[in-house]
Amino acid sequence: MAVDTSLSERKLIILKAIIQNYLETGEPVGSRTLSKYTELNLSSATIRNEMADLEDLGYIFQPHTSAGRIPSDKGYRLYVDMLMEEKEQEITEREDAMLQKADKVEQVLQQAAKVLASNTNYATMVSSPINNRNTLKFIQLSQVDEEQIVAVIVLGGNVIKNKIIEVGETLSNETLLKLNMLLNTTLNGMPIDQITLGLIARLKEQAGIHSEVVGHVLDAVAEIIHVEDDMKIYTSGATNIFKYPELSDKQSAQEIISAFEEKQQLADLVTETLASEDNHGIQVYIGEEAPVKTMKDCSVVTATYELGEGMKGTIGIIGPKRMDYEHVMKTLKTLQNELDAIYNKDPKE
Amino acid sequence: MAVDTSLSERKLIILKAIIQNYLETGEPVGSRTLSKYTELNLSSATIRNEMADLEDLGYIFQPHTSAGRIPSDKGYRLYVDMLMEEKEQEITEREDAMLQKADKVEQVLQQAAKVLASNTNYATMVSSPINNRNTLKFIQLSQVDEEQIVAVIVLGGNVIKNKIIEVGETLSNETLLKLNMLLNTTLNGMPIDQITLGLIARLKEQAGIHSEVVGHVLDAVAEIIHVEDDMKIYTSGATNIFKYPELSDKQSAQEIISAFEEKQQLADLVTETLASEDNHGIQVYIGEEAPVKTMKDCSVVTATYELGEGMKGTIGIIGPKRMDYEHVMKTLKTLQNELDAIYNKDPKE
DNA sequence: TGTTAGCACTCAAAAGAAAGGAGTGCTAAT
DNA sequence: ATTAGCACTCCTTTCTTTTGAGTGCTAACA
Repeated sequence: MAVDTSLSERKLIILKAIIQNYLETGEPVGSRTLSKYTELNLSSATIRNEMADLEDLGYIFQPHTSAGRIPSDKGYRLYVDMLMEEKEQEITEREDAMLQKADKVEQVLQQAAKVLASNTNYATMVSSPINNRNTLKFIQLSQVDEEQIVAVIVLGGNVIKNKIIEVGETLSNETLLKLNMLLNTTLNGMPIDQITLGLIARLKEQAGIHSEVVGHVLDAVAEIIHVEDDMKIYTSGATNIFKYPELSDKQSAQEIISAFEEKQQLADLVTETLASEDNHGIQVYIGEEAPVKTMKDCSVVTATYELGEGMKGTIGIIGPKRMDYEHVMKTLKTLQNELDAIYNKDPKE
Repeated sequence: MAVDTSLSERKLIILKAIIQNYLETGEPVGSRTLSKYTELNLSSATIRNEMADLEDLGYIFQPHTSAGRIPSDKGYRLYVDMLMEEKEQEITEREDAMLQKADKVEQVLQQAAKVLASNTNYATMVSSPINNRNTLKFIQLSQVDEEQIVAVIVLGGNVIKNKIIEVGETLSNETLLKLNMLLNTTLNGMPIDQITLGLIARLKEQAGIHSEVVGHVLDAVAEIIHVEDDMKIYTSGATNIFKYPELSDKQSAQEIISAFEEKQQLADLVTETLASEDNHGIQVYIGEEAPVKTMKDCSVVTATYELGEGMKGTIGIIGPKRMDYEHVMKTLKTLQNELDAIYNKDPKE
């Protein structure tokens, strides 16, 4: 920060020009090119001097002697920060809607990933929202056949879960009714994190001889709450990375695409993003900044959306460091808004 | 077929030797190599003559003059057919178990894909079983809140589906009870494909003023039955294709990996496989034979497994034409057996 | 003091040239 | 029918040369 402000106006302009040019072409940019590109009419020699300074300060570097300059991570970081400040006050005017209506959440999310990928030409991911501090809305046990009952659990946000429970005995209808009553009167509307061991013990006690069944049900609830479990991640356009030579040698391509197939690393990324929220929920990780080592040669831009009732998810794009940050951030923001809106207005299902 | 038998014993041996050698090395194989490799002691010159014949017959070809020979699709086909015949009577002895127990079907399938990939070093896929001619086991409607009820539908094989239904009115408990009774007495144990329009009309009539709700429920059932919808495909090891230079130029790699990400093409492949069952349910597509154009430079080997009650799914591997067919078929068969067994013995969930 | 023209120098990438070698097809001898 | 021998092909590898974009530095200039 302190260092940033110490850059002269002219150096800033030159740095910005270098970066923008490099974003477009992907080639190291030299002094002659710049002397035409910038509005300030300077000879290439002058620019060379400034560039040498910028290199000393660590904002740019040469891939080899006698090549033009390329932005370093530090350079990108400064650029992105400037970008963010500029956009701060700018009101994003309503874009055309990107998403079509669809009645299942997962369809919407998968579609979101696709739209994002086709709009940006980068690899994208969308995580399903996780039920943070959710409430239990409704429980229902039903006998399926002699030895099985199914427990249906509806969470706030109308997320439905089920679990088949094996019981040794056949339960009578009235027993079931009683159990349902017991569970619902106690648990309905209860935030999940308030279901304590004490409460469970009390319920079991009240269930009498059927305490075992109640135990199973609560186990099922516990299982469902376990967040990691069902964070689904939808991806699209992983193969877009082939469009960027700096990422598409076998080694890198394999690593990145693996990450997209296995999804575990993406999940980590999402977790990280959700943990450290920031700037309108838009975060930019450049190179090593990303919480996952696989992405060390990429930039990752993420945003958080909210499907009401504290259910948060992440959308993100992964691309080369020389990505079109401006466009990406704009697209991401638009999509974020649309996702935020979709649940509030649309009485889905 | 007629042509195949016209190959002399010696030509067959040579062809086999060529293919096996090529499978190992990936390099075109020349006459000198062969004259050592084969048990029949022939000079390279003799072998050259035979090879020229084999080339005329279309079983092998040269990538360029003055290179060794490579098997053509036709050559591979003959080889695989021979392999199949040999294996016909061979009893596969019990292998070590590959799969660990897991309580959700989808975990098992995902794991199956992984195991397959790590055992073969090819890209793999596993499709979830589709509920062919399934039966409806149980239906339950429950009131969730004022305007929503949830319909839980259990299918044979304990597949559970739910759907939230918006109702304008609040239904009384006894109404719900009556509807549940009505639906279950009529529909329980009924094969899904026997739910006809006539039946639906009759049910609606019996439901009286609540015919609308019944309609919604049956819509939900219809939606669930729609097969394509929920054929999930689990993949693993897509990046294994980078191990085979003939598939890992940008163009091919991008296409193949895209197919693995989008999954639509894999779904087509599965559909095709399930339609035309064969040889112990093991099928080999070489190059152009595959029903999907993307795989024209690959070989695809698939097998069908059955999770009881006619629920069939497909496991398959995709790799270069010069894949180790023998090992792949063996591994596939083992896994197929394990999947077949898992449901029959294991009272899962 | 900041700017610029000029020039020697560097080095990656492209193009060319030469050598090597695996493999073939054909002919003639066994 | 088999094989040794030889001329020929053409891919692959290696080395060299050329090219050209770009730099840093110095000296002149405003």
